[in-house]
Amino acid sequence: MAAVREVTSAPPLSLCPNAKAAVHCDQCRVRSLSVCGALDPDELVILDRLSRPLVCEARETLFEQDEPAEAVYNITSGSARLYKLLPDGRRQIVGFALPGDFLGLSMAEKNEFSADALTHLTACQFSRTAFSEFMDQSPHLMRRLHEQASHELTMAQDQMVILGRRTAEEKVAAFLIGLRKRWARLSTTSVTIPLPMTRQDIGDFLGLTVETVSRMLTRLAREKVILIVPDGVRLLDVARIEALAES
Amino acid sequence: MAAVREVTSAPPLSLCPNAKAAVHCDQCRVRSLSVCGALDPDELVILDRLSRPLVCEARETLFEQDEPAEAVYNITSGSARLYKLLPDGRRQIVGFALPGDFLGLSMAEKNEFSADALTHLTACQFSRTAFSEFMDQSPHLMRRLHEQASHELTMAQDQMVILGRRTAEEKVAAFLIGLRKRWARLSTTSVTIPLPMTRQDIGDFLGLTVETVSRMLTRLAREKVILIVPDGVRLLDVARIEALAES
DNA sequence: GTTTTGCCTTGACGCAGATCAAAGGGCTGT
DNA sequence: ACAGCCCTTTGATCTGCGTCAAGGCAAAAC
Repeated sequence: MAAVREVTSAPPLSLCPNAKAAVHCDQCRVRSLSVCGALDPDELVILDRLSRPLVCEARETLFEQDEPAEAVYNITSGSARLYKLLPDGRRQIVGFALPGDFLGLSMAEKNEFSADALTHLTACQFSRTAFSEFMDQSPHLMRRLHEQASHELTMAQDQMVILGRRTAEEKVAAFLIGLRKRWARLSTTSVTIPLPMTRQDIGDFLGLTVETVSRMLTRLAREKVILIVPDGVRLLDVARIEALAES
Repeated sequence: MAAVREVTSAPPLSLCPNAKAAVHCDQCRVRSLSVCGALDPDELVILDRLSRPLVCEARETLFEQDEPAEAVYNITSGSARLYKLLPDGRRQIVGFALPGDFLGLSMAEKNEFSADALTHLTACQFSRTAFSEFMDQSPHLMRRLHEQASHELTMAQDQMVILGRRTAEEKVAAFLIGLRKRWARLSTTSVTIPLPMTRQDIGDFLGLTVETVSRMLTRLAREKVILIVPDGVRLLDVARIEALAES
C-alpha cells in the first residue's frame, strides 16, 4: 500500500526501479507490468503468463484509430507517437509514448487514436479481454491503472493550456521541458534531451507548422538557450527556458 | 455487470435514468452517486451517508487550482467552468461540468484546476479521504470511476485536436455540437442549446478571443446555420454545422 | 429616475504564424 | 558514385485571428 502511494509521483507503470516483486517475463525478456509491488507474487505470475512480446521497427504501426482494440501494451523500450487524423489529413499528435508507458488504459472497444513506432520498439502485449478480466479481480491493479489514467488526464489538460494559450516560442520551450522531465524519470539525467520524433511531429503535437518549430528551435539556439545536437537538444540556459515554459 | 457495460455509452455518473438501485439522499434531495446499479443497496446507503449537500450561486468558486483537494463532487444541477490560469492572467478552460458530472476523479492531493459555478448549482459533496477509502472497498465503483476518467481523457484528446488543428469557425461549430450531445443525454432533446457560459468563457475554452467567438457565431447566424437566442443557440442547419465540426 | 457594470457586437488595423518556395544534408539503394 | 527521398532550415510573402477602439443593451446598484 505504501509502495503504491509512493508511485503516484513516479508514473511509469513498469520498469520502476523500486519494484520489489518484479518478475521476469520469459518471452519479453523484460520485467512486465510489475506495478511496483502492488500485486502479490502469484498475481504477477498470472499476469506475466498473459503477456506476449512485441517488437517492431521505426515507422511501423502498432494500431489504428477506430479499429477494434485487441490488445493493451506496456512499452518496454523505444518510443511511439499517438495521433488523431482529420478527414482532410490534418493531424494532431495527442502524445508520445516512452518506455514504461501504458497504451490502452481506457479499456475501450475501439482505439481512440493511432500509434506508430518512432524508433525500434519493444513492448509487453496483453489481450484486452484477458487483461480486463484480470483487472476485475485485482483491485490493486485497477487502482494503479486509475491513477495512471488520472495522470494522463492531467497531462492532457496541461497540453490544452499549451495548445490554447501559448505562443509558438512558449510551446516549444514547454515541450522540451516536459520531455526532459519524462526522460529524467527513466534514466540517469542525461545532459541532452533525445528527440526521436521529427520536427513535423513536434509541430503536430504543438499545433504549429514544421517551419515554425524549426524557426523557434533556431531562435532558442541563437540566443544560447539550447544547443541543437544530432537527434536531440541540450539545455544551456535552464532558467531562461523554464521561465518561457512556466505555467 | 450488464448494467455497468450499458453505461459506458451514457457517461453521467449519477442521475442515470436506468439506475435500478438509486437511493434518495436526504440532504441533497437528489439521488446521489448511484452508479447505475453497480453497487449493492447497502453500499449505496453507506455512500449516501458520506455525502453532504452543496449549494452555490453563480460565480461562486467551488475550489481553486493547487489548493489541497478536500472533497470530490457530483454535480446534480447547474453548471460550472473548470479552468487553469497562467501567471500573466491568460486562462484556459479545460472543461464545463454539467449535471451528472463528477469532479475530482483523479483523487489527487491537490486540485488540478479551479472550478466556479456558471449558474445556481447543487452538488453532492464527499470527503475525499472517506470517498477514497470507500472506493478501495468497492471494485465496482472503482471500475466505474476508471471508465469515467477514461471518458474524460478521450474528451480531452478530442479537445486537443480542436485546439491544435481547427479553424475558428470549426472550433465554434465543434463546441456547439459537443455541447448539444452532452445536453441531449441529460434531458429531452430541446431544440435550443443552452449556453450558460459567456463568450469569453467559450473563447478561453477554444483558444480564441471573445471577438472572434462573437464574429463566428454572427457569421453562422447570418448564413442561417444557427439562430442566436437569449442564453443559447438553436441549430437550423444541422448537416452544415456537423460538416464543419466533423472529425 | 440615473449611473454603473458586465456582456456582446462590429469595425479598422496589425502581427504571429501559416504558406510558398528553394536549397542543402544525410540516408538508402543501386 | 550517383540518384532519389526525406528531413531540416531559411527567406519572402500572405492571411486569419488578435488587438484596439467604440457603441449598444440589459440588469444591477444607487
